[in-house]
Amino acid sequence: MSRANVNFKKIAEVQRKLSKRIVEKPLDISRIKTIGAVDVSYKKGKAKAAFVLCSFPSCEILKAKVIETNVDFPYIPTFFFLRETRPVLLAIRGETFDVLLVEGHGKAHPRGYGLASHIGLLLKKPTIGIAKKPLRGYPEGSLVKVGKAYVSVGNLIDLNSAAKIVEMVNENGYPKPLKIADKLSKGAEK
DNA sequence: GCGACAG
DNA sequence: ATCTTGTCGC
Repeated sequence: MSRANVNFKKIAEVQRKLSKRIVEKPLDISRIKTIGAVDVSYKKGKAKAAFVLCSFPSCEILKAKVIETNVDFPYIPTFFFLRETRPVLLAIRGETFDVLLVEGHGKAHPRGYGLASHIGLLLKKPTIGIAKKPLRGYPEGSLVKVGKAYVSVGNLIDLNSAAKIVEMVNENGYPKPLKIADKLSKGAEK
């Protein structure tokens, strides 16, 4: 897949269509035992995706891993999922968790469908979108700020549950599992 | 050309 | 995200 072959108008339509398949519902936090997090970093044409599994809400690290893969798509705002979906899926392949934190927006996106939404829809697992900056033009009421993190619904969760979960793993303004994944993805070279 | 811009 | 030293501010 190269940028020149992509019809962004079409992709935008696909995002709007897929957003209708997102399920927003409360998640029973008392039943959450583990929380996962994924983040991706880049190094000269290569993407390194880190997956971290933590106990919940204690946030003890239960598992951590990093995968490396070629990056086949540039970063284009609002089409971020085209760049990071593959690395993220490779990192969490075969992993188990009750809810997943994704670095990037979920519903707080101009077309209501960011990376966290896409990952959640593909996995059919609860996902929460976490970003450091808001995107312009997101649906009213789809975003809430917890510490320094902008939180939105990925899939199979509602904003209230998502916000509460993020608060429970908050560490100095940002969710701890994502901090670990971030550091890990940028850490060990190769 | 202009404005907007998750990572 | 990444390129990147010392320097300013709390």
